[in-house]
Amino acid sequence: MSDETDIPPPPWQRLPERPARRRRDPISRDAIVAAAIALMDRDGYDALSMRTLAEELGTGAASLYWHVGSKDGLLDLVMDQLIGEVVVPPADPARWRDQLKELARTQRATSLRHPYLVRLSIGRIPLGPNALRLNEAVLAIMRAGGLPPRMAVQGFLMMLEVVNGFTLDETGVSGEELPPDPAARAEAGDMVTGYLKQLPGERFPNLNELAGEFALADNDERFDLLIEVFVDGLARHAAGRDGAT
Amino acid sequence: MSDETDIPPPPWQRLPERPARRRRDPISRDAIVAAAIALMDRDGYDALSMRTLAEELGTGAASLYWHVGSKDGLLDLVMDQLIGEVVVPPADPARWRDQLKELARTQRATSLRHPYLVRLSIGRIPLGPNALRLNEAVLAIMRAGGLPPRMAVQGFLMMLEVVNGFTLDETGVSGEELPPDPAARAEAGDMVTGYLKQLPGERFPNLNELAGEFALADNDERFDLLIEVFVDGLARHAAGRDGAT
DNA sequence: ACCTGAACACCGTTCAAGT
DNA sequence: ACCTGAACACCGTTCAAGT
Repeated sequence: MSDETDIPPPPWQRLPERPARRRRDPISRDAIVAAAIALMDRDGYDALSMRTLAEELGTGAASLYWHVGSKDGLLDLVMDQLIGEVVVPPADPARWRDQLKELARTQRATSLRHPYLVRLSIGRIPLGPNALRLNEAVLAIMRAGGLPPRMAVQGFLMMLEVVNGFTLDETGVSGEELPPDPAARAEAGDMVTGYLKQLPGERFPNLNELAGEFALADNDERFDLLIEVFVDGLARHAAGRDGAT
Repeated sequence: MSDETDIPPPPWQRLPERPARRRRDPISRDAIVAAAIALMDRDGYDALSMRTLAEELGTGAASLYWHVGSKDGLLDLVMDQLIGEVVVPPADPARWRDQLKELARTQRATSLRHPYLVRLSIGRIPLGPNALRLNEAVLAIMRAGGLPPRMAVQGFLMMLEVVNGFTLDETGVSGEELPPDPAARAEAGDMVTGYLKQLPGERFPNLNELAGEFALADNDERFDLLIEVFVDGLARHAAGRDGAT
């Protein structure tokens, strides 16, 4: 699913050059990537080691290295595979702002479905085959919105950064082992609130007064607010006249 | 420098309770934190191990555990120490938007001075003594700007996330070992541009056409643009009338 | 072309034992 | 109260050797 394209890999890709496999054997590059994703979906980012992954596949750790070169190379493949889950509609000039907001939501949803994705993306330039498709589609929407070349690229980069910044925060705290069930999430929020409320009021009047607001906020609402602020702010830099709401 | 305050630690803090040290010995909690920061400033995030850090201090790894409890606990302390480098001016209602932008720049500067800081912050709630001071000061500026309680907290959280998202991107790629000197940075940019230019134009018209814009962008300008979009967008939610420029 | 076992050079952490 | 050596249970990666 990842190597039917004829696009040459970027020069820094950490993968060994291999001829395509003939039959679909129990162990193959794709099978390794799929198993890695399944393992991390289940047990979190830190649970992935070459040894445990190999065991899952019924081999020794050393066997994996022939297929994926290194753990780093494997994570490159995992990232592009997960990016492939983000689908973007063809650009519609009339709806470009809504399309951007919806794209941001889709991207966030993918990052929540695989809470290790953002952490995994750190230091990796998204230029695999799936990432290229996504990048092209996003840029198309930016251009459809009338953003000049420079702003289109900036908007593209900034949106990625904004969504990742938000999601990293969201998935970071206990985004590891256990799925962050609502109960644990609420408890953590209450713990913060309780701690802030009990702080000396002379030195921390605002933290004290606003303590309740920290637990209260729903992440979906928070995210919508953020991308509204961002996309509407971006629209003010478009060539056309559809500045703000 | 970190434990002269009387604020009780948050309940999830991973540190052992210890009486304050009498004399300033070669090995102490503060000395360990300082050495850890120096080590990571020099050799990067991954270079920090309890063993190498101990060697730097002329002891064995096991000795550190009495002072900091765990590596995780040590990183908690390191984070708060670095957050202490961010200084915020007292809130000035007339200049609140500029103050926010300047705060964002200061925060980014700190994250660039210690390129591992953002990575280190993942999954850690910033509620150490220095973080509390910073949070309080930022909230004060938000309130001074006329943001209602809910928006003040949201703005505070979102700004943190936006700055971290940008800086994570900036420091992630090769933000590890060598300091990201301009030469390597430019070369990496050229590599991306070259790769994008050579892509098949029928399938990737936008990536192809806009390839040059990726290398061209200066990060300082890019950051200013992002926080302008964000802060001005935020200002539209203030109670007062100073909506946009 | 693909897989294997064994080894190398690391980790974080614990713990009994020292002073 | 503080430090230590040694051990436990892990890592990613290499490499000679197998089929």
